[in-house]
Amino acid sequence: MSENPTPRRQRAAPRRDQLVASALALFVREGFHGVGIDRILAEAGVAKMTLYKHFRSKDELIVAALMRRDSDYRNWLMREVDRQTDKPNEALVAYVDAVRLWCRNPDFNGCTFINAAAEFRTPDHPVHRAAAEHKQAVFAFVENLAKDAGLVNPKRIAMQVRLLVDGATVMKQTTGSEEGFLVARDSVVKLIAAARK
Amino acid sequence: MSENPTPRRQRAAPRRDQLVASALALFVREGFHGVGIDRILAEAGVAKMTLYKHFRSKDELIVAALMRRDSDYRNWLMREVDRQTDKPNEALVAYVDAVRLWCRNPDFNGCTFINAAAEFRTPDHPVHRAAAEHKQAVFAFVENLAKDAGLVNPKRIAMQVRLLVDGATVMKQTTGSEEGFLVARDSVVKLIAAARK
DNA sequence: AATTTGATATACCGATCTGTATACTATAAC
DNA sequence: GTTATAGTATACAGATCGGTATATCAAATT
Repeated sequence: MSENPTPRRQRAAPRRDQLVASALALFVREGFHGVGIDRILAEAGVAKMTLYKHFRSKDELIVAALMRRDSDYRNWLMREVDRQTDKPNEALVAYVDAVRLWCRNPDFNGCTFINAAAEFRTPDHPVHRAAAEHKQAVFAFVENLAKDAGLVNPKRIAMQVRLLVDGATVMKQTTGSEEGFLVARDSVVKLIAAARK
Repeated sequence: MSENPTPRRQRAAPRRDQLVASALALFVREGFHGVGIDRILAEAGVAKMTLYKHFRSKDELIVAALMRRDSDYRNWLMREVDRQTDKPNEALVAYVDAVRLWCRNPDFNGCTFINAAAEFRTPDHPVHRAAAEHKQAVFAFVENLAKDAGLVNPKRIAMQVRLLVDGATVMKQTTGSEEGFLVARDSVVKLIAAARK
């Protein structure tokens, strides 16, 4: 009769989720130093003490927000690449197109993790580390795409693609132009053609 | 007998220069929001009122610091590329090596302009605009290198090189690895080989 | 010598920042 | 019904923020 078969340990924490979601949205739009906790609390409709019951500091909330962003982004990316093509040798190009699509989002403000590393520059700062881990995870994803395509030296191809895409992302943010993605895309096409086994 | 032939208008303003220099050094190390004007004043040994006689706001000081950074960086870059090679078809590779060298500086904390655009995200903000103008100027420099090398479609080559280098810079800042620059360098070598007339 | 100029020191303003303390409330478990 | 639990509201602490006001001072101009 019990509606929940797993007896203890609810693990819902809806307030925490609300806090992370509101914080993330604000951080993405206006930066980490640019948003105070009071704004976050107002947006989330949560009391201040609740925040400090779930997180020991604002930095901890930032890290949690970045972890959610990482998860959201990589999940979206995988689905989008899958959606675009099921041919392994087209997946890398689909990846570039997917990122371009992502950056077309109206409230795009540059790669959130590049921004995080820019605002928290010390390499051992938890926020900086979270950004580094995200970059590493995305690289691993792209490397797998290159492996699945059966290309020679997939790690090298993956890095080239990552450099081009991060460069295009930076260009889009600073100058507003999408041209970098088009150039990156063509470069990747040629890269793949040259790396066919 | 007059030691200065141009009579009026001395234009020295040493305090202003000191302020800009100290501000820039601190901004590079700890970010724009991360450094308050009091720290800058203490570092420069200048009174607060002097700052506000030369600049209307902190943002104006930031823009001035970025303009100096732009000038310092581009001058250094031109000299370094010249120093490395006098053969036009090697200059683009020398450019990549030069940026790698620049990023080896012990107090490197990512591209100052990418960081500026990350902290001031609104495209019409003066600081963001200064960052965009710097990127544009660097692109023009690289494009000229490509033209001097007599490559086909120099604009396109220049953009590919710029994407790779910005990507490598981001990688170096986030993960600390210099590998991006090595991959970028090799990619540029192959790019040039394929674009020989 | 008188005056303008550029810079100084110091105090202060209101706002905002992260984080804490305290007391109250609703819900759910035992 | 009693008691934890989770959250709320409010106030406040201590610091720092960007920026201003005022009064003084030294040097250079006239």
